[in-house]
Amino acid sequence: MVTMKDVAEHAGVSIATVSFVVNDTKPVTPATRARIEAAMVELGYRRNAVARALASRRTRILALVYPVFERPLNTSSVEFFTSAAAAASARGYHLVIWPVSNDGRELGELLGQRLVDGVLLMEVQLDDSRVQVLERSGTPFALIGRTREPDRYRYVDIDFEATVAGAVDHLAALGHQHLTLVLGSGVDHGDRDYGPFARTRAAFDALLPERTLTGRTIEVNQTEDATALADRIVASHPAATGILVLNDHTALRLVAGLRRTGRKVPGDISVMGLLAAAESGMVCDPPLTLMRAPGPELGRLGADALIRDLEKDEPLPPRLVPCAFEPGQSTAPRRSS
Amino acid sequence: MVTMKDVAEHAGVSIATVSFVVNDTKPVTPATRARIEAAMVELGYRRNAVARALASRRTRILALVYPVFERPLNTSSVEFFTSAAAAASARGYHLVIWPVSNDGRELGELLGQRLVDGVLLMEVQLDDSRVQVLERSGTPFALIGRTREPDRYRYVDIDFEATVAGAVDHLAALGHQHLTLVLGSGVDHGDRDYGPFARTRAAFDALLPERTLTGRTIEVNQTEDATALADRIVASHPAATGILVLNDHTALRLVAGLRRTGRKVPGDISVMGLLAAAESGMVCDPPLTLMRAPGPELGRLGADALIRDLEKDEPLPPRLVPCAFEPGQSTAPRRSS
DNA sequence: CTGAAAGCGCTTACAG
DNA sequence: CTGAAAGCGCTTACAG
Repeated sequence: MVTMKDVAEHAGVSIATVSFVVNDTKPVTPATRARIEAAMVELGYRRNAVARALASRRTRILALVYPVFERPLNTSSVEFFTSAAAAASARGYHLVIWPVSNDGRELGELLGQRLVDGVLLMEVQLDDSRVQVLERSGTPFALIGRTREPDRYRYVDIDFEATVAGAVDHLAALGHQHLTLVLGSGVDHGDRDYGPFARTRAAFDALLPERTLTGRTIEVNQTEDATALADRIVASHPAATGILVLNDHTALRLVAGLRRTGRKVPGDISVMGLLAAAESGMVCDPPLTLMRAPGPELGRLGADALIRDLEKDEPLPPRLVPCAFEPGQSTAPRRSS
Repeated sequence: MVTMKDVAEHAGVSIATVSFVVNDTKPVTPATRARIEAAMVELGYRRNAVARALASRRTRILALVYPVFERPLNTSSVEFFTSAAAAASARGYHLVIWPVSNDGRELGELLGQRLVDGVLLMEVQLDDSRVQVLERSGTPFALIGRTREPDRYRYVDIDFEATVAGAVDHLAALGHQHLTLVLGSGVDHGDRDYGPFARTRAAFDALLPERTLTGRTIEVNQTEDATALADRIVASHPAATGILVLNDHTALRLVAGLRRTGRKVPGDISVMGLLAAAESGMVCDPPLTLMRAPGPELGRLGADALIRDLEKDEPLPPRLVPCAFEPGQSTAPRRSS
């Protein structure tokens, strides 16, 4: 392995000077700089990031902490990651997905090793033990989502009020007065405390009276087959002609199940996806009308928020990003009966 | 930050001895061990992984290199990752997803920093520039997939011959004699060199004459809408009553498109997914019959192969894992016409 | 502008 | 079984 020492000897300078040109951290005369650069090229020098990290006390590694063992990474999260990684890379950081389970212990161990400079925490619960662990560790972090007390931390999140309003108003404009909100849990044990569920439900419950609509919420899980799922959802609120569905997988299964049980979408019932990926809409028949999750924008904002913290820049105010309306063919005017 | 030095002083021993008990690397009398452990607990000592990495020349970080900027991470890859990460974790390694673009340059830069001890390379092309980069770098690696010359490297891959045979024989047993293979490209520029495409196509072309069946292959991309997609695929081989589809997204879109264009699945045409996620089958209407990608098993085997290399263990022979048949309702006997 | 030197927090021969 | 010391490859005051 070629080290700075080798380069320094080859160029006839001290390793400090080599460091100054590698990092562009102090002025160096053009002549010495040229000698050093030539030596680096000739020897094929690559700066050792581990040594750099130890000396500078910064690894420049950021961890996207996602509970992959408990909850599968979905399309929107992958979009989020890609966008956040690009933003981090542009500012000289590595952003990697670090698989950590949800209970906080494993995260504590990771942070104790001081291998990562900062954390982007995903799939935040209202009361999330991982947040306490992060706080105690002193590692800078930003939340993608919010806890019960949002303003204690840096975060970016989806604007659930605006998203629910967008969906509800779309259906209301089509004449639907009775709505069902379906929360499709990706985990077995239920998700009452999961931020997106709690906030979507709250926004839904607050908005319906304002719009003089009726609504019910039902939580389902991933194990049921499409037919049973559709029957159960319809039975939970038989008057509903409009259904909002929180996760993509559940939305697609519901549409399939409605058809198989003889209900026409959108003829009998209109269905919309919430926080969905455009990609999911395209595989649905009919193409799903949806509120598209703002993965790319959240990714950029999340990475920015974290990096500003790391670099002691002025924090930006927390941002809430609404989902965008994406037209499909799964919603239509209520049938006059 | 509490260091080994602090622990050593607190326990009245040298830092070497602390290191011996932390790593369990040399015998230490129970009495001193107890003193040291007590000191660690009392001071809240956590071993600094960066310093450890520099001194031992091993970071214990393994990178799952996936070209996230070019190709979206799909469900099977996520399953692969989760399983590989668990296997790595059990052996004391961190396995993280490192976003690196496909062209090799970025990978070279990453490896030069010596931040990762080993690489699991995904989405391998037949001629993959990233493999040359890995080889030159001296970083241990294993391929998930194979290049044109498989046996020069450690790899694990899907058994495409067995997988194609499983699908073809299922359809042949139902009486289908004319088959179409659809390769659904996730990227714009086509994927001729992408391992799974090339090997599936080759297996398909080799098998059909043996079974005295006819077949055609068609490559499509992700931009077309479902109806146009279905029309084009049917037109490419009008006699076909059985269709095999390589990627999940394309399979779902095709089934939707067939229905919308008036063809019944499986009444008129049987459709099967190849290398698919069980999850995708469940959101399809009718539920998709498929050959399930062995993400979890490949993940375990891939992590093992890499770690054996890192630890200078005897290499295991390369493994090919077949997809498992997963019954659905998208295939049925050929209609006698 | 450049260099000598301390130090980042560990591991690992080596000696006893 | 334990310790003193060198060394991993850098960064960063400090001095000149």
